[in-house]
Amino acid sequence: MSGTDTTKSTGGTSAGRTGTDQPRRGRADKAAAILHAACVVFGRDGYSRAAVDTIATEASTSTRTIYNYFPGGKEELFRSVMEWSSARVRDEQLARLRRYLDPQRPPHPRDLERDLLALARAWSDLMADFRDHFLLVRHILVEAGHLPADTVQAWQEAGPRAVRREFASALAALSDHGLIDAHGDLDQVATHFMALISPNAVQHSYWGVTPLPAEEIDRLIASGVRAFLRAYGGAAT
Amino acid sequence: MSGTDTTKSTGGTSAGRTGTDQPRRGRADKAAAILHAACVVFGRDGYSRAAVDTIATEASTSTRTIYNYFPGGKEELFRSVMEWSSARVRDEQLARLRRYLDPQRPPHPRDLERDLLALARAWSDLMADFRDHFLLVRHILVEAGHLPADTVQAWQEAGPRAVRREFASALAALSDHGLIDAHGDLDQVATHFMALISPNAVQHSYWGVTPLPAEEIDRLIASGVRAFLRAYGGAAT
DNA sequence: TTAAAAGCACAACCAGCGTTGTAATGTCGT
DNA sequence: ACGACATTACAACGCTGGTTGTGCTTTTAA
Repeated sequence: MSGTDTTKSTGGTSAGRTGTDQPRRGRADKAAAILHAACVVFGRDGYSRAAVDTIATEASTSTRTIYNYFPGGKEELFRSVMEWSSARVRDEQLARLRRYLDPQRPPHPRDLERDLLALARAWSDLMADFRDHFLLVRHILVEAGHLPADTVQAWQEAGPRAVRREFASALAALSDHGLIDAHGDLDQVATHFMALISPNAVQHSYWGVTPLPAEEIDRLIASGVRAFLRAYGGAAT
Repeated sequence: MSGTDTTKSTGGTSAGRTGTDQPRRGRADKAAAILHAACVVFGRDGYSRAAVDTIATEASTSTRTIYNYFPGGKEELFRSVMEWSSARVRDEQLARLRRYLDPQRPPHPRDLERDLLALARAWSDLMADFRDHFLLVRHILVEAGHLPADTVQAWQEAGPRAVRREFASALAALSDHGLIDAHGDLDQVATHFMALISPNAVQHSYWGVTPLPAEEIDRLIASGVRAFLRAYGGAAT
């Protein structure tokens, strides 16, 4: 899984534009390699267990270089990884949301289940595609009590909250067209949708530590979407 | 002299007063005090951060005594706490399940929502009554990858799995009487019920680290139960 | 009262790890 | 080739913390 993009000598001098603001060559590449390695190791071992040396080895670099890039040490590295990984995943999550549930073009009533199922599958696939990230999120939640409050606040505002907010507004569009019946506030609907489709990897397999077979995941997702539609399907369905 | 902090017996741990029939003095009491303290500290700090000295202070005992009771050290202590706390909570959870959803006496259709709501509230209250335990469970899930596989297996078989199994069989009784429509297998129904009523403390407040106001919790639970009944309410309702 | 057991404070040992300094080595632009 | 800087290996420091041994004190049972 890892080590694919950790080739430090990344080809030619692609990022070698000197003189502006980047002091050296592939500085960004190196930083990304460190962040990716930190994501893997923090996600696997947790904050306390993870050793900076292990991260350095995983990133195919040296401990000293990590401290050169992140003078704040382990703590700043963890915060940087939170920010970096969450932004990446959030963007991809929002992209998949817009692909399958565009508020500008609500689906036909007949296609609602198909689209919701596609969205649920896309989000589920996301958890596999960014497995390292979600393994890390586990530890963010657990370490929340040991992190600065504003850091955690900022993370969840820029990460999961942003997704849920946009999802709720997409649901609002569905509600306006009678495709779903919110039965109250839309935040609830969004939460319940996620609750019904997410137990796949969460409840059943320790946050994805032991992956489930694809067909089993598919069965659980389909079951969740059907239950969601029975609970919130609108008059037009 | 550091004897100023001898304000032990902070809780009801007045252990060694009554030497009745116990072979040694309050051996069980002492063990329970250690286990309870370990539950608190492990739940707050996690396995790696938690220091044995901290647990000893929390238990108003000495580090050495902990090693006398648990020769396996920190690791065995954690495993013992898992077992001890989970058994306690599971029993209480099953008791509340039977109180509000007795398979022998299914409720009237009119009372189904009331009973499910009562059960959901009872389980939610349980998470407050045994807050330390659920704080610990967080860390069990996160540490699963660093614990012996059979230990984790045994824990979830004797703990959450047992509850879900009995809950599913209670739902089977409801299904037999037409009170709910399983739309497939009953394990799904049980999972979805729990998913719809548990986001209270889980999604919204970091696994209960920052408790929500009671009325908010009540609102979320009621919303979850109503959604559940729309999804799984049987013909008789 | 007395002896044994339990509990305790204290100290020591050792391992792991975060962090920093330093000198050697590699790499790139000129 | 040369110089500047990035990168590295290496070592050292200090701190935290798990674990154990050891007498001293307290409690319990006879």
